[in-house]
Amino acid sequence: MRQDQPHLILVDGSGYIFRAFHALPPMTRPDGTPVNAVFGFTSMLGNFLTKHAGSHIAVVFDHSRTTFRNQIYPDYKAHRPDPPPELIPQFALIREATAAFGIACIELENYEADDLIAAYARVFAEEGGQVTIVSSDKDLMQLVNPSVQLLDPIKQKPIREPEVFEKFGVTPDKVVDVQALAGDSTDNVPGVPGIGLKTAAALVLEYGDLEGLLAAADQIKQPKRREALLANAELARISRRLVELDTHTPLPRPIDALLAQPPETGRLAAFLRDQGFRSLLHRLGLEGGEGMPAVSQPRHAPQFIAAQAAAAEPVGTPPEDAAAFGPYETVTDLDTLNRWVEEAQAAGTVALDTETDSLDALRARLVGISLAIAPGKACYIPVGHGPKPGTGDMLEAAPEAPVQIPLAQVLSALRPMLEDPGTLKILHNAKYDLEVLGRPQAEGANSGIDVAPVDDTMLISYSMDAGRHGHGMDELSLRHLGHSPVPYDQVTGTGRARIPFSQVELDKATAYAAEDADVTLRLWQMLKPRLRTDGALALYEHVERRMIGVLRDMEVEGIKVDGAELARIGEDFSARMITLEQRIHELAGKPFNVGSPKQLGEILFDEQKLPGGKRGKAGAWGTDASVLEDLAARGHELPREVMNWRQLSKLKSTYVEGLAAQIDARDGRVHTDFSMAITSTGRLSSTEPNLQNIPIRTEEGVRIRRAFVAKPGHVLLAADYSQIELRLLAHLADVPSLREAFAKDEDIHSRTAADIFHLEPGKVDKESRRRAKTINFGIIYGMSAFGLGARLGIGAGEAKGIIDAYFAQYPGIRAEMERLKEEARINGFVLTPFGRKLWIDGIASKDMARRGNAERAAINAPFQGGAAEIIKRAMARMPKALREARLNAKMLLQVHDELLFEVPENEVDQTAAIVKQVMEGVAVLRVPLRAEIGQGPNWAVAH
DNA sequence: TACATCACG
DNA sequence: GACGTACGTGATGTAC
Repeated sequence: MRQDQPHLILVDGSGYIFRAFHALPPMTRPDGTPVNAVFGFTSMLGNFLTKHAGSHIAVVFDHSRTTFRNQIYPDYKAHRPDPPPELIPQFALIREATAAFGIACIELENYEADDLIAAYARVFAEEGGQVTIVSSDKDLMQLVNPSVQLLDPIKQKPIREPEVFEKFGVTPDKVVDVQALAGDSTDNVPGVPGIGLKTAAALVLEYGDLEGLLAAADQIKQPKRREALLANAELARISRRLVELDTHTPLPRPIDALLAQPPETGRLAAFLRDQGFRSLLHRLGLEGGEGMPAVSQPRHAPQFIAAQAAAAEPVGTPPEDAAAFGPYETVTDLDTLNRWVEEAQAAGTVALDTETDSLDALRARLVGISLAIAPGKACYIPVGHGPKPGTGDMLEAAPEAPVQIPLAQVLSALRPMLEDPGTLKILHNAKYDLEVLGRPQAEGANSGIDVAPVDDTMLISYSMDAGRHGHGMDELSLRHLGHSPVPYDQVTGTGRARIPFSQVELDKATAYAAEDADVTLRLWQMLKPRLRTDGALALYEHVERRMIGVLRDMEVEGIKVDGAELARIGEDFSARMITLEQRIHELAGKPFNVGSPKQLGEILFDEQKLPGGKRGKAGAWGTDASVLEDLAARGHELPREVMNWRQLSKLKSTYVEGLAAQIDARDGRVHTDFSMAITSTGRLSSTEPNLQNIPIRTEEGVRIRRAFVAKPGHVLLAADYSQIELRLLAHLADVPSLREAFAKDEDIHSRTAADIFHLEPGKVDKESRRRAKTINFGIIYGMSAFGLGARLGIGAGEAKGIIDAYFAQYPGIRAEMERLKEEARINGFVLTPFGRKLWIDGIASKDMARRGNAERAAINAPFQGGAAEIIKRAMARMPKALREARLNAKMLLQVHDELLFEVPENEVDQTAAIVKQVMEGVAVLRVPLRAEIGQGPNWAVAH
């Protein structure tokens, strides 16, 4: 936002009123007039004005219920109830309040406030000004552009292109097309039945806009969707007219009438006194009838000083001299390829991206490679594009594949550059590309390419901005470059119509693929220097970057799973489920779908009238394990049997069947995909399959874990960090008693129990230890007395007593909890003990529930994140340590505080010693780190 | 697609 | 005085 431009602030008055009215309890003036909305409105507006100023400002209101849209579609907003009677007399007072602030009130018969906002925003922006619309109404998001932003009055968060994209999946200029398709039940906009937000966004991306889509509707592959679009084309067009704001609405007042004026303090003070708003008089500094700060300095130096906006990084402002994103070159002859390789090596840095026919890196075949060596200067080298799919017409000549350099020649030409230590390869999510390129891809290029050295823009972003936003390329591009890359779905289509990338025409493939390399290079140029200034360079260099190769090797290695054993377990579970189901139906008095929480809830609470039913937000009865457990404890048999059934059902579908489907037929092993940049705390996550949540807690679950086995001649070795998060608690909060217990390798929960219940050490009973354990864990989750009571099955009062005793014994812990909340509030992030920034979303929210969540996340983040970092450091060091000891163990899995290895039988003891040494020596805290090691033929035994 | 549920640390 | 109530993930089935 330029500082010397005129700046118009448009406040959505109706939104303010609505919120004020519903947020506040009824209030009346002495004469009986209801004024809660007036108070809320005045308070919010006054508050806003102390923080923001523009050269121009207006509050815009709806005039009446019916507008021109009702002539288009009589049912528009027909569901809206009339305003409540107590609100009606407050409208006039609110306009009076606005005027007393020296602010123009704008409204116009037959138009909605949104249309007036649209028209003023357009005119003002066309004259070169900046516009801020104070509203969070999604219907206004279509107005966002480089000159116009929304400001969410609750979250105090600017809404610009990236936020709109997040909400609608398209850029602001396409929002109306998406809304027209998806409809809007709150405004009674019909849309096209069966099409929701996601589908609408995908269609608009693919066909450009609504008309483009409707013109091509008869070619849509999905029959249901095609029929819906064809049958409802006119309804969609009407919907579009309903949601599109009229930027040419007549302006009831000229722009000059919106010039910011100093408030008429006398009039404002008189108004506030008349309403009896003494607290506002005080807050706005008007008690003596003067001293109200000017809301602005008209005509010059308008400033936009939202604290949040100032703290946020710049979004979507491309430098004016930025190179264009394309056109790019398609490389189909060897001479041209060699020229690109030479230039890349001369430049010393090159961004790189691979295109494949699968997201599964272990199966993916290379389809093409793109390179970028300067912004705007990028190329695409197709290597695996096939012929365009034929129409199936027998008379048609067999289609031919486009001309391409043979794969083996491409790899030979690229290999020296990709393996050149003097040329830095920049990738986005390098682990995937390295996994693909590391496999032999062609005859004559019979070994994989070991790409190095590597920078990864996804990890650079994650190292600085974990928890702040996602780290996908499209999102980062929009956020940092102000550019939306061509969406993948637009190139290949979606769903049934999707074609493999190898069948995409070369010009389209080039536009997409080369752009990705170009974007990666530009992101690197923008983000890499920030690593140093943000203090995240060491974290990136020494932890995240080194994890790329480590995790790639683990994924490629996989872990052996005994499919036959899984099948046997499945048989057993199935048989038991059938018996259970019969018994459950008998107890229910009729057959029903046991897997349906809805049907179960109705039987338990509507039919059998069991006590303790609670309805969820959708109005359905809650039937989760804690509810069923309560009922079972009262002696009811049905809920107990349902719990048993559910356990088997979960294990069977997720682990027996789901896991079996993931076994790679080529090696009998499962290969997970570790995500490096998903979690807000620095942990990894694991998908397809998730190998970080394999059962262990029940005997049935242990059977599943037994199916994870070592290959012949090997054993599995598991190494667990013992109590790592509690050690971090003792370290961070510097708790003498806990430090001593860890130093002496005592049982930490017994020590806590002895401390807070004043028991003799060594005479701690089981129940006291259980309570101490619950509170120890509860503490690092930011738990309340209510929560502790619920978990311990005691009242909140008794729980509070325990918490008080805990903090009395460990005052450092309470101080640390407070410090973390404070740190998050001031900075927006907390730091792990190793200096990683973890951004806490919602910490400044005025919504107490939301803020409460954020505060608990802030308390937990350093412990979870610190532990994640410790194990990552150990993992980064492990391969070298094993290599130097001439050991052949392979690291297979990481489960947050555990590492799993496959070890030759005759190397077990040596390997255990090295693993323990690396894990325990990776960080020096005020307490020792301890790793516990187990081994066996399967994971259940090793753990 | 949204929600409820439940597997793990 | 009410609010909502333990952190972080991913996969599955039902119901819309």
